[in-house]
Amino acid sequence: MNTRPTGARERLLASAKTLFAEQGYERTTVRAVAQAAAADPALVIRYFGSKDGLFARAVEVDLRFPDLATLPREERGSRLARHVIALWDGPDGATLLPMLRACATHETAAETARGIFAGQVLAMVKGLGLSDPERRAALVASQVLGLVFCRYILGLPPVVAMDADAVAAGLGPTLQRYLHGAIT
Amino acid sequence: MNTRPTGARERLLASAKTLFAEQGYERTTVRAVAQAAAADPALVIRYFGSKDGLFARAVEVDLRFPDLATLPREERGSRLARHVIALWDGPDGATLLPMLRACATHETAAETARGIFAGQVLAMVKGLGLSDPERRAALVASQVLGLVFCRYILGLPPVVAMDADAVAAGLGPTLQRYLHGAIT
DNA sequence: CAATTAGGTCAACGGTTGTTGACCAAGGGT
DNA sequence: ACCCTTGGTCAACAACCGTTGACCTAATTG
Repeated sequence: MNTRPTGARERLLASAKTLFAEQGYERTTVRAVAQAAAADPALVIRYFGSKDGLFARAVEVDLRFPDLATLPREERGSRLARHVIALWDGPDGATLLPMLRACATHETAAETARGIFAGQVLAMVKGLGLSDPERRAALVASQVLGLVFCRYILGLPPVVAMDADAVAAGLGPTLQRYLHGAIT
Repeated sequence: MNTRPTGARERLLASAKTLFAEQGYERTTVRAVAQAAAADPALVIRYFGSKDGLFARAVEVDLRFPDLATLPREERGSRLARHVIALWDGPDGATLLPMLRACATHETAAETARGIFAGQVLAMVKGLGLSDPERRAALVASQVLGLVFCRYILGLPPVVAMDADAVAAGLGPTLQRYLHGAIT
């Protein structure tokens, strides 16, 4: 008979991802998340323990790198570039954005990002069996995150205007050299 | 006879730069800035109008690009790379950091950054008289900001570990291609 | 049928925030 | 001597924050 008030937990998580992505950690209030989810602020604490707990749940993420080792060596750079924008332009981008935003001001988020770098980016590079994997992974991360930062956070018009082909043409050779070229 | 209480304005601005750089915009409170400057919180509003006004004053910035046109063409990429880390490792970095941090969560800061891109980065690239200046400037910005983000905000260990020579060796050829190579 | 529990509501708490306005001290110009 | 500007202090405001605990309701379980 009632307006079956259920599923608030999932709605809270969805609202949290959206708001954290749009406003970052500090400006996103527990009350705003609750209101967007048509739920009570107290439920956030009930289900996630604290605002930090909510955030931690909202930014669990998987970069889903393709297995570059199975590709022809010379295609890996542009393949990686295309994967990056496909990932960020797709639905996963909504959960990647809040983390990147939060990294700028929230040390625990930055630590999470360092963990992702060590666990996924570095692991991918090491999987290719290259020399200097740390250095190469660092360069790859710097170019990839720079593109993402300029495109999705800063919103630099010429970066936003680039389509997948343009990104592959621009970043492909760079990533190719970071993976397989001379870097010292 | 008194402890001559003067010069609070300059001390407030200096403290603001430091705190904004360390904690970002939202977590830096007016009271904390005042306390660090051994001044009264009310003076912030008196002198700068509001917290936003204080921030705006704290992030006025000049990228101080060298005149690449006077250099041999093939040296420009690595020269630019060296300039970037010299700038950010130097004292100017303390005023650049808060802006970059704030860009992630503060739209007005992002807009300021877009203005700097259009006014300084794009202008520098256009000064070289190249084709596709917007695209080239966009690529340069993505690589430079990515390095800065990974090194000073994320603190990725392999990126932090790089010295000026390593950065020049890694990013130099990339920036060289973004400036003078084929990018389509 | 009784009792427990999960899911959700409500009002309030203590603390912190940005901002305001009234007040005070010194010192130079007329 | 008077005034008035400059530079600074102080206490307080209203609003908003994250968090808490008491309470209600409906469904499930024994």
